[in-house]
Amino acid sequence: MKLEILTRNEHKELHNNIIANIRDLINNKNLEPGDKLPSERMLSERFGVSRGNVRETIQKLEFYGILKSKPQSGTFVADIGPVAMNGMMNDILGLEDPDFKSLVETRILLELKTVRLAAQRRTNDDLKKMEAALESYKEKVLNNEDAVQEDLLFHLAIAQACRNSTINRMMLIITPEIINNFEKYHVCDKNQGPKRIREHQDIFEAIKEQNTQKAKEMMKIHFKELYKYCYNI
Amino acid sequence: MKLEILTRNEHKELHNNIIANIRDLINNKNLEPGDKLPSERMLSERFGVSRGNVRETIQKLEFYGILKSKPQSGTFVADIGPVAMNGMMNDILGLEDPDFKSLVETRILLELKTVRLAAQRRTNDDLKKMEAALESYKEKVLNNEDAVQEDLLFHLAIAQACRNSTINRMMLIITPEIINNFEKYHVCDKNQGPKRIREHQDIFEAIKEQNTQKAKEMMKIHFKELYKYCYNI
DNA sequence: TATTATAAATTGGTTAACCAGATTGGTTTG
DNA sequence: CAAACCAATCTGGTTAACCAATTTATAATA
Repeated sequence: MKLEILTRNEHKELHNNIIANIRDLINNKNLEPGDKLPSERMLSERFGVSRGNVRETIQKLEFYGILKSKPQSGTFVADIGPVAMNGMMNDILGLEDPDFKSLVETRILLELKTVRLAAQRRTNDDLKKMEAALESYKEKVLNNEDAVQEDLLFHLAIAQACRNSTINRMMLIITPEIINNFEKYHVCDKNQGPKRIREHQDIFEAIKEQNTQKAKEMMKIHFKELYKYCYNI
Repeated sequence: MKLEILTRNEHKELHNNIIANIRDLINNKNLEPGDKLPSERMLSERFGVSRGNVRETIQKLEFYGILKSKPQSGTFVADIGPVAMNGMMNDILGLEDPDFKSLVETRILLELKTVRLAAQRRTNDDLKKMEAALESYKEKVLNNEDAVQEDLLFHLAIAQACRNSTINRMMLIITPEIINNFEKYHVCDKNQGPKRIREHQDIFEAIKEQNTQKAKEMMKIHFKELYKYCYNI
């Protein structure tokens, strides 16, 4: 067999191709939830790809909760039913790469919630962590250094304090992409340093006081320019 | 070397162990954004694990945007800076498995947004897809069959219509887990069929009319019992 | 016949050898 | 001295052979 090195995009295409193949296979064979898929070897042969690629793709579908593989036993269709599975696989195949606008829109949505939940649920330990993150942010800004990372870490500390592991996970997923785009589009203007510190401080105080309304308002103010940047340009 | 088969949990432990090792390595060697990590072979030898495990872990960290690997070149620290990287890695290591409550709380948050955005942005094509999903849901319910999947697919159709790929992706991530827990806890009572159809219909109409306020209100009504279930029990 | 014991085949997981593109250091050449 | 060239080396990606747990088929036994 000819060996070929693929670029990142070709790699994604290959994955999508295998996903579509698995979807069709499940449909044609009328596999129900809990049924076993053909073995990885069979699949790789049938699809004309390497077993490693099949394994990677299965891992991806496991991440989305569509398949489950058991060691020394087989790979199984998850308990979500053929209809949902079909729909989800099609959605996954149609997923576009996230654009900056959708990232910011999502971040604002998530954080207006995390800040309220954090105000309700934060423990003293959470407060300490947030305060530490806030301090290192202030230090960087006052030294006139770039503080994008410390900025985001403060927000992640809030996400942790909201005591919702799912929202927390989603914040983690979008944070690196946010950072990359921030630096790409130069969203953060350094001149606003003291103002940003004030805003962070206000958010922290509101969470400390467990004032959910104020926490949300302060976060809104903090996001004001980001929001403008997202929708005006 | 002794060969050992690991359970799912031991596997996760192994991954977390490797993540922690990579984190420490980056810290000790003071690697900056864009710097190259030691090769996979080196890492596997240094950490005392197989190269395959190292590759899996790197893939995971790539998913979170912390590392980037280039074919025939190496694996590189992403452009998010050491501080953010450290914080994110620690967060990833501390991530708990999502509990039902956090899933429902997140779903409500996301969907109250998707429904408003869908009302604003839906195309005619989106409407057709939503209507199709709605029809197959009605058919199932009227035949007194289980319609959890069709239910969720209608909601995913709304998510698609909201034209925000990031929110859409997050809906996809939580949907299978929601379905599993629904069936696990028997949240859906079949008796409520006609009522649920009415609610879905109302949501669809509001989106069709591009009435964002009504769309949100209808979704809130639809989630009323789910909300109660999430917070009372 | 039903049940248990046993061996063969199948499975996902693991490992190590191999591939071709990328990098690097030294050499030649203008 | 600088730039172009080339071969040795290093890299992530790929492949195929191997491992042990599991499942299935078969045989022995009550």
